[in-house]
Amino acid sequence: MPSYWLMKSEPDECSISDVAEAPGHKVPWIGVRNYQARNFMRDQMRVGDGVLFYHSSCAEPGVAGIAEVASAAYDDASQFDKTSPYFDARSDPAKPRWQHVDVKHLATTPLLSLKAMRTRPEFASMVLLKPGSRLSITPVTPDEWVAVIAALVELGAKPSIAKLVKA
DNA sequence: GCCAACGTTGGC
DNA sequence: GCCAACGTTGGC
Repeated sequence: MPSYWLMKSEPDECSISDVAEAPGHKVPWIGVRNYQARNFMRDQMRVGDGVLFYHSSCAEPGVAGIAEVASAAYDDASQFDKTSPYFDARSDPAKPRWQHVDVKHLATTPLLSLKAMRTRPEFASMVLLKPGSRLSITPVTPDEWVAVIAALVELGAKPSIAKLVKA
């Protein structure tokens, strides 16, 4: 039984289209430097888990597509790359601090904006909408997943997106 | 670019 | 192990 997640990405860095166009429609989710988010990837994510792909820090933040977890967690090479913005001098190569999963594109959808989500009671429980919440990876309940898929279909996404992640 | 919320760091 | 200072996130 898969779990569901919401993962934030700045579209300037990596948009849903970037994932769609990447080799194998897959990207390594590098750069997470928050322990709670890392722990979700390392301890709880399973291949095939559903991912709401969320665009953050942009003109229109919101859910922009559907993806799935495509690998187990493995070491994030960027933590040891001095030229990377994600370099972490405190991470010991013998015991890497940061891991990440791969994320695979399943569908690009019309944007379900943060603004729209705030107006709908079915989304009120989402961690994303909690005041002060800024975690880049948050768990999504099956009910929330179904509600988001329904809202995306209402906006014009193909109804088949409902079947992309096996329940 | 502002700022509130929150996580991390490091001195004690 | 407390907690003040600092850095980051991310919507607005």
